[in-house]
Amino acid sequence: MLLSKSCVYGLRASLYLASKRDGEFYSLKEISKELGISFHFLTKILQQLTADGLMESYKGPNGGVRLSQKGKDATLFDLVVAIDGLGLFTQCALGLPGCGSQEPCPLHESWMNTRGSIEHMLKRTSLIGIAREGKEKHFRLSAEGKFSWQ
Amino acid sequence: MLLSKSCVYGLRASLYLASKRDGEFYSLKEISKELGISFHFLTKILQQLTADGLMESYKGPNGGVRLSQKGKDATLFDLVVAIDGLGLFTQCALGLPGCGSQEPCPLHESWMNTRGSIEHMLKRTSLIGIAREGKEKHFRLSAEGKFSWQ
DNA sequence: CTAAATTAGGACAAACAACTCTTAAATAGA
DNA sequence: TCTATTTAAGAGTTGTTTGTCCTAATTTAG
Ligand code: FES
Ligand code: FES
Repeated sequence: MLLSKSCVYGLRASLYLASKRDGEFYSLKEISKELGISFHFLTKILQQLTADGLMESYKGPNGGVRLSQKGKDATLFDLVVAIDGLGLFTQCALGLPGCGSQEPCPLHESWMNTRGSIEHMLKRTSLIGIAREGKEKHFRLSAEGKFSWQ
Repeated sequence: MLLSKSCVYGLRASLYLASKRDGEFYSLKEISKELGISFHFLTKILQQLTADGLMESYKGPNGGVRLSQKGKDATLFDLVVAIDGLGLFTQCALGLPGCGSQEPCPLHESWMNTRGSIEHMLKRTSLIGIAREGKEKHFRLSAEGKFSWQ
């Protein structure tokens, strides 16, 4: 798969938060239940996003997580990089060390284009924007239609 | 990474064969040494390609593998599918089951485009063509410049 | 016929990704 | 203050990918 499972779960949880009331905290228990993601696993992933400054968390009853300002301004690219790192956008398609035009592999030119189109797609898509569109058009965010944008 | 290691090794070995004398068998020992790939691991991968009809093998002294006619006609897409399967070209970007326009996820439209550009790039690139170009322009096929297109 | 070279194929081991469980720390409310 | 609720953090488990090893089967050459 293009993105790791951690990354996909992080994206889905971020879309969830972006579609909810701004500034409010939502508990991981609720998010994991609605999206059908393992609670403990999701915890780890959102801890990463919190550490990265894309989310804020609050402990205790009525606690939870919410998007920070940085998170609200983020594109999908920012989220993907926060979890999967830059590998997808820097590595050689043939796995050779140091992808670059100094000593390209046979796929370099084609891959640079394709890689660029992936990167561009993620960079032009804002989290907030895609969440709004998803809410409007009732796109799905979980298997089995568990989640319904409220 | 976009492609699995198995897939990348298979591609590199295929490029190797495509750049060599047509119809001749080259031993896995030689290929693995020149490309810096584990001999036994490469064996497994090329067995897959042989089973898939993209290569032909011959046992015994002076034995080895070579591209079949199907292999010589193949595009990178054919090779990728033979090893990694169709997953990359059929699965939902958010990992939801049954990617399709009936019940799209928020990324569906964007991902269909991007996925299409990956697919198109692989389909328009023929193995033989890219091998010829690589040989002409002395592109690299291994780390550390072990391999030099002879 | 025999020995060496080679692919085929299975069992195994190591590394990594994905997932689970337990305990600690913070917070709210009774 | 005490208890329940929640995130934080780390250890542990499972499963998949990657890589290794050993034994067969096939073929060539002497
Ligand atoms: S060197 Fe291989 S893709 Fe750039
Ligand atoms: S349904 Fe998610 S990409 Fe098609």
